[in-house]
Amino acid sequence: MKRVSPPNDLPAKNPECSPGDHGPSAVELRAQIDEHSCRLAAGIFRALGDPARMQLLTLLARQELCVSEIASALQDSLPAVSQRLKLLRSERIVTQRREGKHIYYALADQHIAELIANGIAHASEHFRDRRADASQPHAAGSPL
Amino acid sequence: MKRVSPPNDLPAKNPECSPGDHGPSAVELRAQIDEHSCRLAAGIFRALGDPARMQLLTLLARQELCVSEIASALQDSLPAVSQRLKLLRSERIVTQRREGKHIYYALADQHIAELIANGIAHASEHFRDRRADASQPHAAGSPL
DNA sequence: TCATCACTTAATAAGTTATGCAATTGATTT
DNA sequence: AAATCAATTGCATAACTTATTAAGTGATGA
Repeated sequence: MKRVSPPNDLPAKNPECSPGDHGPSAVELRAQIDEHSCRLAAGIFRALGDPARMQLLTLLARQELCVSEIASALQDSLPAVSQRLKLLRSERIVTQRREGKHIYYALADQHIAELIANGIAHASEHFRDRRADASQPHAAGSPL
Repeated sequence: MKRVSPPNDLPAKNPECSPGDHGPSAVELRAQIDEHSCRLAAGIFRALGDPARMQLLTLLARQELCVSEIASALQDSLPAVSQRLKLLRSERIVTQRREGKHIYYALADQHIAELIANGIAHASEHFRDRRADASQPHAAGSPL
């Protein structure tokens, strides 16, 4: 990217409302954000932010499974599933456990399980009035 | 070589891995995933999966703010902030409210607020002990 | 009306991420 | 040791995201 810096750079140029004329000041607000936590949390959320990975995780939410079982259940290739698991592992969302030829994966902890459950729950809640996207071979049963 | 400790009440089965000859069958597993919910949930998570957007959201988690206040607090340009808000709006994560010249944004609902809080909490938790974690046995009392 | 403020949208360039196939590693069986 | 099975890795190409500047809305007030 080219980022041509003007002679004297103006970091937060202030074209807007004068400070303090309404609401809390930028300084007050800045004190409230923890950049590091945000970055870590965003990493986790980004890893959860893909339909294929979410499907994989809803499987693991119920039981530990090996890679082939997952690939078979999702009707996808072994390398594709393996890549997803690698990404999830890098964010500490799933854990690995070898047993002979098989490598079993499970959700890393209860916290993650709840995060996923809440995401699904929220999505299901908004399911009724979401965007018209009607072509859905829909499995009956629980929202998950 | 049998499964030493089945994490759930999985039926102990033949460890060989021909399609569907151990563990739950692909058909059984497929019945457990709701593709539509996964897609919606993934959309929300993806929107949360960016550090800049998470910072923005942690601000909104505390108070309703107008675009300029956010831009000023994050020391970022108005267009950049506006684009992020547009994306978050498209996933129904934030809501808009005009008041004169200003447009105020807030988190869409309590559910979202909890999702964000949990993500940050989880991130902070792992921040404390960030060593290569060993096998923490996954109790898997299915919350889903 | 015209000017200005607060914000949004457009355009496009730069970077990032996903996908599919082939090759590879690691563990077990023969 | 060789063969086989389970899973991972590497790499090239395609698809998607994000940043940045400039132009465009809509509300307010002179």
